[in-house]
Amino acid sequence: MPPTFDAHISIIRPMINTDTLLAWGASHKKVSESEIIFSEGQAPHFYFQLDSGSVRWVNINDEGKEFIQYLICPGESFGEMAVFDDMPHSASAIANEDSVVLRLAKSTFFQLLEEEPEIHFAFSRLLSQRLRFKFLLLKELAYADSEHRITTLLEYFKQSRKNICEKSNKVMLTRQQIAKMTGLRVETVIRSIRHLSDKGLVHINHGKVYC
Amino acid sequence: MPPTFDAHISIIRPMINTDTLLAWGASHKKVSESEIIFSEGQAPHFYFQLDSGSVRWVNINDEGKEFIQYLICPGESFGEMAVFDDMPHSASAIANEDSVVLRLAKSTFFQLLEEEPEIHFAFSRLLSQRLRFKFLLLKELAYADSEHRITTLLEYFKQSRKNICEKSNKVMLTRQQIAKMTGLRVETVIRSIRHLSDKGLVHINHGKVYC
DNA sequence: GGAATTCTATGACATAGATCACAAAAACTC
DNA sequence: GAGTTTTTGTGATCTATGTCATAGAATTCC
Repeated sequence: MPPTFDAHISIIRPMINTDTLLAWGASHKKVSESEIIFSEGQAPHFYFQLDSGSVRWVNINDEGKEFIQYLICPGESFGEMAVFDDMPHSASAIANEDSVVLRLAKSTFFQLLEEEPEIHFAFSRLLSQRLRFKFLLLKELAYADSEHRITTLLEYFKQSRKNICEKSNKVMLTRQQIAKMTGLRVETVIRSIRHLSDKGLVHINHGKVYC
Repeated sequence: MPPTFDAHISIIRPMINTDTLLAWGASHKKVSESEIIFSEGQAPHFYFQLDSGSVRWVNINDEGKEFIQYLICPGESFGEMAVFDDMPHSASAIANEDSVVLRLAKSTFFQLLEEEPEIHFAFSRLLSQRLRFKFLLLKELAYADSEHRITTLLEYFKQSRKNICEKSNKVMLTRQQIAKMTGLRVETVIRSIRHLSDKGLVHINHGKVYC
C-alpha cells in the first residue's frame, strides 16, 4: 500500500517519550509493508508504540473485507486495549508501509504506569478519546446516510491529529480507505465524495481527499 | 419506561466500593424515571456511579430518535469518559426507572485514582472493555446484516454482565431497546427476532428477549 | 519505458431494510 | 377495571446502497 496516509508530522507528541521507553527496556522492531505486527485473537504480550511509518488496526471478515478501526501514526500507541483488559486482540495491526515499532513487555508496561501516574492518566485520556470517536461513528453508522458518515470520519481526522502533533499536519485519505473505515463500498464513497466536493464540503488534492 | 432491563444483580462488584466513594465525599442523588442526569454537550464536573436502578447512556438525533450507547446497571460507572479527556459529554445519561446515583467531584475522583492505583487500573480495564465492545459492534454495523447485528449485541450482554456481578443475572431486552442499540428499526428487529427464534438462536421469555 | 497493481469512475440492476399505515396485545395508571 | 401508554405484529411500498461488470487513470515496479 502506498503511503497515502501521509503522516508528515511536524512535532510529534508520543504517548510515552521514546527515550523513556528505551530506558525501560523497550526494543525497536522494523516491520516491512503489509507485515502483521499482531493478529486478531492473539493474547497480548507487548505494549506497542509507532516510532515511524504508519500502521492500520483492522478487522478482516470471512470474505476478506477489511474494516479499519484506526490508522495509527507516529507517536501513537496501539494494541494497548488488549493489554489493559487482558483479552485477545480484537483487531490485527498491519504495517501500511515500512515502519519502526517500539515494543515493551506487558509487565514492564504496567510497572511503568505504576511509577509514572501522569503517563497512566495520559492513557486514560487516550482510551477515552478513542471511545468518544467510536461513540460518534457508531451513532452515525446507525442513523446517518453515506455522506454524513464520510464527513464525520473526515472531521474526526482533522481533530484527532491535533492531539498528537503540535502543528496541524495534512492527512490524505484514498476513497478505498474511507470505505474501509465507514463500512461503505468504494463505489458509494466515490459517488458521495463527488457529490460532497461539488457542494464544496470536501477538499480534493491531487485526487485524494484532504483533511 | 418499565424496568424491562431487569438489573436483578445477585452480587454486585461496583467500580469503586460504595463505602470508599462515600468516605471520599461522594453524595447520593435520587433520580426519577426519565430524569436527565447529564446532557450531551455539557462539561463534565462529576464522576458518576449507579447505586440502584438503571440508566441509559444515549444520543438523541435531530428527529428525536435515540441511539443507546450503553445500558448502565448497578455498580457501573458512566460519564467517566468525559472526565478523563476533559471534553463535553458525548451522550446523555437518562434514568430508565427511579434510581440512585453516586456522584463525586471530578478533582476528588482524580485524587482518589492517584492514591489508589489499583482503582485506576480497574478504570483502564473498563475503558478497554467498552472500547472492545465498540470495535465489535462497529465492525458488525459496517458489514453484517440485521440478524448478525442483533446476535452480536445479545452476545455482548451475556458477556458483559459477568464483569460486574458474581452470579450470572438475567437481562431482558425489549425489541425497542435492541432497535435503539443496533440502529435498526423496531419493525426490522421484530421480524429478525422472529426469524432468529424460529431457528432457535434466540430465547424468548414472556415475550421479551432473554440473554 | 512497459507491465503490473491499485485506484477512480460510471452505468444497470438487485435487495435489505426503512417507511408508512394500521391494529392487536400487554403493561401500567388511577 | 376502564383508560392510557407502550410494545408487538404484519402487510404494502420505497429507496439508498450494495453488487456486478467494465474501463480508464494513476502509481509502483523491474
